[in-house]
Amino acid sequence: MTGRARGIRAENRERLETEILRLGRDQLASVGPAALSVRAIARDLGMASSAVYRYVASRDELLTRLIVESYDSLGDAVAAAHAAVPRDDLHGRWSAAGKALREWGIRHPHDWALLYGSPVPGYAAPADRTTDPGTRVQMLLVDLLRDAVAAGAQAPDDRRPLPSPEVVALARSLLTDLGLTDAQLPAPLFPAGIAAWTLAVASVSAEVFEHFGPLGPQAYAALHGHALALAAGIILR
Amino acid sequence: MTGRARGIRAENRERLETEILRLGRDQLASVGPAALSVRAIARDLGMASSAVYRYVASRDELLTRLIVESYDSLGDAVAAAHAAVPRDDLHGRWSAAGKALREWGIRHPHDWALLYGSPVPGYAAPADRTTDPGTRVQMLLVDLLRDAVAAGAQAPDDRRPLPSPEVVALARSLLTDLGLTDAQLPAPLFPAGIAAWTLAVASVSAEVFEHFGPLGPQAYAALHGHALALAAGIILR
DNA sequence: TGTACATCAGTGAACGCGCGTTCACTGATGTAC
DNA sequence: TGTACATCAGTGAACGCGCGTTCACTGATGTAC
Repeated sequence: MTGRARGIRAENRERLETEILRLGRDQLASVGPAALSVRAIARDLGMASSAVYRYVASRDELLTRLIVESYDSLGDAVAAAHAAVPRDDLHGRWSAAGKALREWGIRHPHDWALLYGSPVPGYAAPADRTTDPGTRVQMLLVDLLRDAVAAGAQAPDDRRPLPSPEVVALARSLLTDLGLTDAQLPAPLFPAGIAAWTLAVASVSAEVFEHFGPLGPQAYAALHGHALALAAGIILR
Repeated sequence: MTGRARGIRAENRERLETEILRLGRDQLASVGPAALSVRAIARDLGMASSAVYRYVASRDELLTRLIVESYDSLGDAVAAAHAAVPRDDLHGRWSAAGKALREWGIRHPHDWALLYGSPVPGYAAPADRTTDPGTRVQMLLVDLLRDAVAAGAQAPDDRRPLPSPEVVALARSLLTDLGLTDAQLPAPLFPAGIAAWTLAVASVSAEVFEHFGPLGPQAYAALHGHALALAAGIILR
């Protein structure tokens, strides 16, 4: 009964690693990322504080793991909602993704603050570990824009403000970094996509951070829905 | 020479109070609001930590004062920029206010985080002290919308998504709280104003919190300008 | 103008906490022969 | 299958720090007569 493929050590290790992340997440909620404490986690585990260092290199590394795990969780939630909508229903895809974004934020307010709130003083996320998970949702939006273009979406016309030449140049360089051609996603449309995304995120932050006071979830949901619709008006058609 | 209207005590007190706030603000920048420390301020002043309690009731009260002072500073900056534009130049007023918002945020990134970033765990701002200073800039926007309506701004039409009935009902109750009639500011227009404001703030936060990575200030400025233009398209005309 | 008293500013010690990280060590698990 | 050795997990003490807040006290400033 000890002759398993994974020894008892490997199993303990895995269990403790998830347990440490869970307790770390509890702390984000109770005291915030700046006060995340290795010692408190050890106390909760009933272990000596030094023992936690067998599983986590440092406090900062623990924070990085929590960030990556949060991005993954958010990315999974939004991708699932987005994938459930037929590919040719562009408005439906946008609003499903936006709603999933909001729901995740409300369900995990402290993780939302970790990802989209103030930076943690004295901590810099290592780009090589956080960039990819942190841009998954934006990549979904890029796909959506591409499909909108393929379906005949208009470039901005007189009804919508045209981006200035500098903004277009900036957009073109960002798109080149993503390996996208002007035919796949015209540069003048991209800044509108950025603004739409910014508004979608901000609308969730406004609720999670209670920027408009204690309005109640239905009110915030309604405002968020309207913001999404306005954003859709900017990027689709 | 001691017979001044304000005694030496009153003068010392005033000097120390501003000095304490200044040092507190330095700490927001170096360690963040969660780690704001009365003892560290005392150290910087060369005083015993207990002495600071002659000037500040508690750590939380210090935080409240910093928040109020920040809102005042931001409000002054935006109001000044807004007032410098002729009253009938609605687009000019909006973009001047938006630019002032951004400039203040960039000049005071940590104060921006205090106002529009994650809430400080364990601290709740007392509404009776922060609500008024905290809504000054929004009130400017309300004025702008009223003037736009007076100048014949259209209610949303088929080009812009109409808010749902629930959103309109919510807007109407918020407007009633502000003492505004439907003639002064039609309820269906108000949610668009909220979205415009949300986008303007978020566009600054994206830069201050580096949500799109290290793009450089010109790039962020350009994106912010485009976001403002898109927002103007939502609320004006 | 001078004196007596009240107020206020600042001290320093104390209470009871917290933290990240290192290090020599013990005892359990895993592995090679 | 059994033994010898290597690896790993967890301990507990230590280093050198930090914090908010209270309290009895001294000495300076202000005020009323």
